[in-house]
Amino acid sequence: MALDIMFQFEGNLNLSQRMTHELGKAIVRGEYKQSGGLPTEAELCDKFGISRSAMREAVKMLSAKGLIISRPRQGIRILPEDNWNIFDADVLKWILDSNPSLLLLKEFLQMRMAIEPEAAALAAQYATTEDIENIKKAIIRMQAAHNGQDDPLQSDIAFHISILYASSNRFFIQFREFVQTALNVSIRYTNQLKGITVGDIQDHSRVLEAIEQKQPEAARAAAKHLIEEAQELIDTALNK
Amino acid sequence: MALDIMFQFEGNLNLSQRMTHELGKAIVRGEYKQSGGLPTEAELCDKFGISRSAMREAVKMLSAKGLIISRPRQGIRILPEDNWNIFDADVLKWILDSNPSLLLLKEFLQMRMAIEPEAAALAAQYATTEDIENIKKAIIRMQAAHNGQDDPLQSDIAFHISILYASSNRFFIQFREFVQTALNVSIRYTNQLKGITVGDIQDHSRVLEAIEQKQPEAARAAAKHLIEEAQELIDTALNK
DNA sequence: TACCTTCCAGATATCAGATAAATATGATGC
DNA sequence: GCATCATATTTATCTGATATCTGGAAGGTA
Repeated sequence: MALDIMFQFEGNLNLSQRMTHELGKAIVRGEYKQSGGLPTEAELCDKFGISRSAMREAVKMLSAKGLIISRPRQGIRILPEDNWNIFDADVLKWILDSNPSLLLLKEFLQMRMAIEPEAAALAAQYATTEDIENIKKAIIRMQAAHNGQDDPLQSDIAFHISILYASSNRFFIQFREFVQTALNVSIRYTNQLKGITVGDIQDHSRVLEAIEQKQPEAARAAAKHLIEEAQELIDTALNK
Repeated sequence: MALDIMFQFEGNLNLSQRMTHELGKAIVRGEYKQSGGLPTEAELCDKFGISRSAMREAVKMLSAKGLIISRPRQGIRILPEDNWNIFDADVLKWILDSNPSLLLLKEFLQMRMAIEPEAAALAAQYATTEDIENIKKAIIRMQAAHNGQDDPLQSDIAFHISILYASSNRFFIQFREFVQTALNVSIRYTNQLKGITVGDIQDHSRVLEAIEQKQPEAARAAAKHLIEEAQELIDTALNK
């Protein structure tokens, strides 16, 4: 059956989860925007050849993420984009897959510019010794990556996430997937997987030092500097 | 039946949605943390006297929000708090209801301090005339509230949200519910519904002026100033 | 002993079909 | 014109059967 082919790369997820991704991606892609909204529950079941329970569970998951609403007599309606939980990792992924653009990347960087310097400043006030230990480990990974013994991107991500954890604020910590996604996207655009230079390690270490010495302003400035470099890369790409 | 009483204040939601809130609140409250995790699907159905379909849909919605995971042979397990989508409006509400604390309020303000000044700076660069019109309307509402002709809290919220919209960045705009919740919580703690003073209106107007004149740095500073005032209120409350 | 495979029990996942409840729309009556 | 009502359509809920997954026990082998 068609489903087997359609879902063959979706991994270990169960049927309703695969259906959630399938529908979620289609909605974000705008597939049902013009065609007068989504089909009814029953029509969707027919179309994908699955039972109503599985379909309903998928629909419920998408409503939980703010994408749709389902009501008797009205059917399943797509909610305005404002309503989508774009900090949900799934929704974010679907948006990126459907509409990858430099504009979106710019928005990512604007958000990182708000979050990360402030997180670094908080880390300088509240980081525990364990938090600092984790930041150090990330720096060491970056050095290893510089020597070809670790993955450049993953070590970079580990560093930025360790700062979020060190902020000791659960809201900042929640941004770890966002930052991870943002960094992965950046790579996709600056599309050669650039290695980590000695300069990069120095710049990142400055954040660590400021946190260790409990200097919020210096930490903020150092973290800001890291993102400014990425922003410049994008701005030149946008003007190209 | 017990359900009728339990859910009597839950409004127009359907059964699976009410169940979602009920379970979500209980999980966040930590009710199932010690008692060896959640009961099985079947036991939950018995306990609440509802059918498996309704229960399963609730479980799916909670997994979509990152609170639980449900797998054959393992049952329904609560995921670590790190995994919860705390920017989801429901989850945020449950957390606030279950564990209202000054610490949480402080975390709210730290996050607002990251978001709002940066949003104001972006607004100074990108706001449309319509965006600015909306900010003006909010200021006018605050003046009306000062004269007793509008709600002080609602007009204040409207102002802060209008700044987020003016940033023209979908990620910042997504914070509107977060900021709304944060402001509502603040009121709960500073517990007299303080009226809006002439000084407040001046301080808020400075943000508007900086945005109109396209001065990002001034906008950032003015927005920062607004939150600093709230932070001082909390810090004195914490030391009391 | 240690490891590997097989099998089983217990839980969720999926299906099917019936009935209940909600609501947009058009019909009706004044 | 307006309120009220009837109805058809769609989701919501329940029920029970079957399929599938998976942790751990049982047993075999080197």
